[in-house]
Amino acid sequence: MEKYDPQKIESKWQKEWEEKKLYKTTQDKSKPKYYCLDFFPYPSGASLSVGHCRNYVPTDVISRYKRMKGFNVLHPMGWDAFGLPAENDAIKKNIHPMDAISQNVANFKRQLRLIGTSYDWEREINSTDPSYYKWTQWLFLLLYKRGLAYQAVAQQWWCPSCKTVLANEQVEDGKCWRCSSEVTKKGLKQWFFKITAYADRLLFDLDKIDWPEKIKLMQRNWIGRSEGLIINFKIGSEIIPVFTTRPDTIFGATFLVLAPEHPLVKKIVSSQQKAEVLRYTEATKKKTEIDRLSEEREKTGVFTGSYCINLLNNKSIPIWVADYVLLTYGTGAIMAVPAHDERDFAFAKKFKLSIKEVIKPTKGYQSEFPAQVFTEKGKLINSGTFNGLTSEQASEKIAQTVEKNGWGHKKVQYKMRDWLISRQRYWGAPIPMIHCEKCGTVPVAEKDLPVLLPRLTDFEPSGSGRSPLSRYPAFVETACPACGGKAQRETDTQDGFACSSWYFLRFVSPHHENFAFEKQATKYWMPVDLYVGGAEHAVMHLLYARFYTKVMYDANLISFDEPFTKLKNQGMILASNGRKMSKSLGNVVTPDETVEKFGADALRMYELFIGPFEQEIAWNDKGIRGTRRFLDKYWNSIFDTDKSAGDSQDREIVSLKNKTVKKVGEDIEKFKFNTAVATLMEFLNKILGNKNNLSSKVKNDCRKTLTLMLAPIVPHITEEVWQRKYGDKSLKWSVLQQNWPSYNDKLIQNEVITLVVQINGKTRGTIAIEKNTEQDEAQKIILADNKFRKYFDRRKIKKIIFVPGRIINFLLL
RNA sequence: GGGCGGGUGGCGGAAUGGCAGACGCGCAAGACUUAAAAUCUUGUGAGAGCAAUCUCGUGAGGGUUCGAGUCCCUCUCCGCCCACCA
Repeated sequence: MEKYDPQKIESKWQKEWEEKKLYKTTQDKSKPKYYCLDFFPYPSGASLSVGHCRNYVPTDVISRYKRMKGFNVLHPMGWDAFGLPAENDAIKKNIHPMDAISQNVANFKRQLRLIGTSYDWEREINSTDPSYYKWTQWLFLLLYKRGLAYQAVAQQWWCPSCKTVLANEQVEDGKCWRCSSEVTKKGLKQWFFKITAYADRLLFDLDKIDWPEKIKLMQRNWIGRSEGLIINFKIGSEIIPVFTTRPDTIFGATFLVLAPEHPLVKKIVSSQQKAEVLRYTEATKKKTEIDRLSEEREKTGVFTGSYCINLLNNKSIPIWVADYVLLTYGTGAIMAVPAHDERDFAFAKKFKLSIKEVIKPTKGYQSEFPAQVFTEKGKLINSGTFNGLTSEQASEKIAQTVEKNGWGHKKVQYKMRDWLISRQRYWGAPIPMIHCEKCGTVPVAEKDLPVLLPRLTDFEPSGSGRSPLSRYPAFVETACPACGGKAQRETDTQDGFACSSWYFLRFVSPHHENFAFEKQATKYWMPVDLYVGGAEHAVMHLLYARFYTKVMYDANLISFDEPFTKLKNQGMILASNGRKMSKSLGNVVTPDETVEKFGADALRMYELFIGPFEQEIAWNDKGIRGTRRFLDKYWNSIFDTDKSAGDSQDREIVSLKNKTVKKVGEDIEKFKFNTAVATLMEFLNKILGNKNNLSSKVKNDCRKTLTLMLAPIVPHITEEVWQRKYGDKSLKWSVLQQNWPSYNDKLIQNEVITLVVQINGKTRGTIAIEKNTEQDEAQKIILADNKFRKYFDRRKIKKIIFVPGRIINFLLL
């Protein structure tokens, strides 16, 4: 008998599938559609690891499974090739990003083929193709025309190593998300997208999508919606508006705090305090974010020497400056209520400011004022006419009073800021805007898109705050689209996330020329039914893509406003020592070496079997032997010549077969791939264990069904088996074109079942009885059984708990 | 500090409130072999016993239940996310 030789059959079938275009996808209206998408990768490393395969193998299994279930499946792949990662990689290699990318793409693609993925490569896209970024630019103009793109000068996160500004989402712990350098702030004129205008919809629509709760929560926290009140405090003829979510505590406001960067600081500071305040604000400016964080929230601040009036009680309170108040949230100023806010409490204690209690705990709490801060809601005291009201009632009443008197207004506040989209880097889609001395900032005419990114040899960022493109007059100098006069192009490029915010739409009609996508095709394919990738994009890509989708929906370009119906995050694969796989540590395991040793099918199966899909897990070099052994056993079981045959185990195995079909299908749908594989292993073990006690009809049926169930998981070996053993000459030549096996619920139930016997709650054994045995009958059998008789000697039965088909529990006196 | 997960053999992990440890790795013994690898068979939570069996056992302690890895409370340890957002 021929041995299982993956090296021989795998490449053969990969070629065959490609030649016969098995995975070419068209709009087939006779079938339900299923759009199964991976996060498209950055081709910024030289090679994929087995960690990447944890994403691509399961989606491939789902795609194949859904095809066998009769769905028309769209399963495409493309490259997110603009942006910092690709450019940094190219600079490191000292080659042009375009060349680095085409090398990497070629290798990734080879690796994806090597592991037997079923992508429709005719739909491959690359975000750096002018035919692609033309539409990235078109969408920029769409946002601009809808009032959602604007330029503003502001203090922005600046990465001194990447030499560009960064979005808020791209700063982690005060460090650049790409290179981990400490970020600083820099004042520059930048382009923003007004994502805040969509904050509420981005928040509330989370309720209607099937995403991991963890990711939804992260988005909710990121958006950070809170309802509150803007209240003005008076200082001479000036007013200082503050934002609060606790209007009920306003009578407890014993001082006011401004952020050090607040524009009013200079105006209101008293002459005695001027020097000290200036020293403090200058010191704050020099601090990096890391410095601020490392101080462990020890409060710092200075008195301005000025006072303002709380309009609700006409009391005068001092104004301080402190860096625990952020300029960028609310109004950059707060009313401090030390009795009922932790931070204000700490500040008041440190600087010996007065603390006034205005909220009493309702029953259940003991007030520990003034030793401790009470931040919960309660009943008002020391609050004039509002005394006795609950926090909720008072908040509403006070808000009404404030609005009536024109002292302020209700306000919904978000933590999320607008999306900073400009990058002072070369490798991105140029922002399609033109600056004209006469006409101001003018969009590029749609007919002139794309604004091509020139191929430069010197594209290193200068650090001047201007993009390398600004050094190329041939790019910069142009004519104004409005007046025809001399004008300059915008030289900033778009954040790479702009490209990935709409790519899922390009796949439905990747070669369409007249528009970003064919509307008809989006109606058939969108939204994406299943989207799979790492959890690290929770608040970046996944938020931006939702935002773009809603903008396009509002512009009547598409008919859905959430792009990804169901989202799943795969767990990361770590090196065998539990550390991250990385090139610098030299512990990256590639699919290439693994396929060479064990075959692609064994790799695929192990990727699923290694552990729960969403869980981070360490690669085990030896574990994969198990799946390879399984495939050897499976192969041998198919081509083994039968020796003898009975039929004594037929009924049991048929039941098991039906059970297995049910369980494997359900597990795949629930992303429980590890137990799906375990179930298949168990099934084969059982067939092999009973092979001499099975009729050849049942044996053959089991093997054929097993082959079909294995087909999505290990497509090469099952294809070979199918062709050799079960294939006919029909049009459906491939095992992957067969129907997923069905099961019969009635056959799953065995006639004889195992009943667990417990005495006083302790398991003492099992008995095999007929399925529908009643309690009385079961009791009789057990009492007559030698095994159990001894437990009943000289003891009375007090009570019996009987769960049919499961358990019988005798409670004895 | 806040939020969300999670602690089960030597290891990865299974387990609608109903035989804890499926499946796999590893390990041990045996078969095959001159030998090794591969393969096959058997065993493999701890303790006691020749054995049938018995006792203990899912981070710690308590509770609910005929019955708890699973539900409730208290504690503890680990991981991730957010982190002065008024």
